[in-house]
Amino acid sequence: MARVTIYDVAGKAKVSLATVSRVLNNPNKVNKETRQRVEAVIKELGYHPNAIARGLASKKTTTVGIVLSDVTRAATAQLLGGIIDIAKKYNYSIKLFSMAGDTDIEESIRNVIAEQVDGIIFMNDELDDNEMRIVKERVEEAEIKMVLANVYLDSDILPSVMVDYAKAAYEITKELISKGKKDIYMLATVRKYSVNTPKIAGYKQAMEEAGLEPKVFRTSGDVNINTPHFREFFQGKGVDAALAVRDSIAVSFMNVMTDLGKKVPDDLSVIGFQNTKYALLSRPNLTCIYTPVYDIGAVSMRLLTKLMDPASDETEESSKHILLPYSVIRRQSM
Amino acid sequence: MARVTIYDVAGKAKVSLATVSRVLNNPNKVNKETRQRVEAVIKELGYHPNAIARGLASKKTTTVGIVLSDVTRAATAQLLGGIIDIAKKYNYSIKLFSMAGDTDIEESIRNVIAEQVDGIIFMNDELDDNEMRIVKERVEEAEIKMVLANVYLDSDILPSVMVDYAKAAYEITKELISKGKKDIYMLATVRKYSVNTPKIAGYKQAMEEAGLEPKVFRTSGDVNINTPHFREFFQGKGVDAALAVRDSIAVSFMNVMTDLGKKVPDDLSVIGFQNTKYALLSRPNLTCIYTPVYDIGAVSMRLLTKLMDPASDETEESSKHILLPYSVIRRQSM
DNA sequence: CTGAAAGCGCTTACAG
DNA sequence: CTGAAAGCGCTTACAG
Repeated sequence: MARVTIYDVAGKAKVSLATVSRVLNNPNKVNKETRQRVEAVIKELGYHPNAIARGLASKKTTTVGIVLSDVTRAATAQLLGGIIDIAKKYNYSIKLFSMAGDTDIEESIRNVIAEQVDGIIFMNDELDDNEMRIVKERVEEAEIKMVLANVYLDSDILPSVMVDYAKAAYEITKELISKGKKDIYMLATVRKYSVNTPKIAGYKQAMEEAGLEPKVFRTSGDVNINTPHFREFFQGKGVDAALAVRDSIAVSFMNVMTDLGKKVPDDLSVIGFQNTKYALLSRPNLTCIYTPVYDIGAVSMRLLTKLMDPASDETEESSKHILLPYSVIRRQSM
Repeated sequence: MARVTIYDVAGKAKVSLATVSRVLNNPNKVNKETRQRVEAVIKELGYHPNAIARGLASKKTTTVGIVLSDVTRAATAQLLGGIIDIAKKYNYSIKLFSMAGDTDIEESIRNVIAEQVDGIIFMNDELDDNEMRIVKERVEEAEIKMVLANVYLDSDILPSVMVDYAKAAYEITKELISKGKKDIYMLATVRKYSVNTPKIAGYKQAMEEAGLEPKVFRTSGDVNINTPHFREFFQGKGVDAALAVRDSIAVSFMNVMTDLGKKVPDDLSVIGFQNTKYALLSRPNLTCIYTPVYDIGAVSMRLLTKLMDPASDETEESSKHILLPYSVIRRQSM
């Protein structure tokens, strides 16, 4: 069965296609009776406007592009959840772009631009400053709005929604120190994610202020790899606290140290980031810094709709850099 | 800066736009020198064809729609991972549609059809048979190819990629029984997911064949809810084995029972499904049935590309229902 | 309030 | 091998 087009409904309702288009887009501009007649035909025929044709004619696709690196990270799913819910509310469609493994970033971002999205939520936090600059240039050249969701950048050159990871790490490290902890490790990943940069920075600052030596241990996020790695490195080593960039790394570390005879939290405090299910399923339960990742997604999408709305073009600069609150969820590992 | 169009490159390369279009789509049909000249201009101008215009003109968008219910489920991320990787390989774009909370399924599927996707990967496993029938009808009417990824349907009326969950559950339950277990529970969710239907069926069959009473306990996937729920129900109750529809539920149950004084695996065997990180991070490590969810995504996408390819339209019926192998990963909980 | 017409940026027979 | 022209299904000034 051929798809029903705007011509079909125009013909059947005995109006021009311009009128059909109007009842779809500016219903108040058309006479009530005509409108109802057209609406009836639309329903009868099960007409749904072809989004592609509409996009071409109006130069607006009501589609946003989501750029990510790795879908399987716990934070990615949460971010997507927030984005999807809000996009749905505002009737935006979502196109997914993965930059995983891409070497030519310029080409990658050009590809997403070629898809004619109205806006972009950028949540790939694996690019360096130079690559981010290229992305920014191409996007601005194409006059597409973009917001960074959970991506850390040194300067505020792009609208963004974030958590103050540096402050969170700084504060929790200070607290650890105030409890008398001295051998405090930062457990990070070998792979560079920009969201982890401020976590490490905050930790380092607190350590240095207290005259303690910052010790960053980098490993894999893969449990099968980090387990032996932890065991080998921390075997017999002095360590009385650890802050991990992710819950799952914290739990893995805690398990290994427990196997090695350490008592958590008496001998050793362990803290994670995000507050995922891992924290709840570990024994003892993991104390962690809750970061509202779902909300980062939702707020990013809301910010983006505002930026894309020509009416509210004067969005003040200050509201383009949103910092969401975090909190410490105190459980049993500290 | 205005976007560069096919006219710009045609003008600069001193050819017609038809020729430019050809070097893009059928490069071998154009003279080598002309082609190289055009290609040079394309590069110089940084031209990328407008995907929307192309979609309208060719009636092919090289876009697939992914229909899901809940992004935050562990399986969803894995499925998406597989889909994304293969889609990228075949140069397909991805549009994401969430049916979470939708009441009018017909309207929902019509919306995805209106977006002019060339094919659909359907991974929403929360619909009932009647709703699935509606989806099937609308999609076929629009002549769009669709494959079910990790969605269970009684009949083979739609191409699908699955794991034989019934067989897996049946076999592991038989094994439990052969080890002398009698009070074997199936831990399922209150919410109905079609992938869980065969798991429960396989479990029941094994129990009944052995003359044992099948006992299905339904709870929430939320740890904060299922923890007290497990505690209350299983307190003092006889149970020597449990099979859970998800790893995280298995781990939560194992934790509660351990707190209640049970020894795993001596007093109690616990088994999960999927083999997520939860299984590796639990103590004792969880024995589970590994289901290749990433592969289901990847294979679904590959199947879909075949179905969408008009050249290989004669895909035999048999190859449209793919069952991927599972395996039992034996760790410490059984 | 409504219609005729141009145009969005491409692809694709059809000629040559 | 290449070009002129029609057409994809809409939106949007412009008239009336």
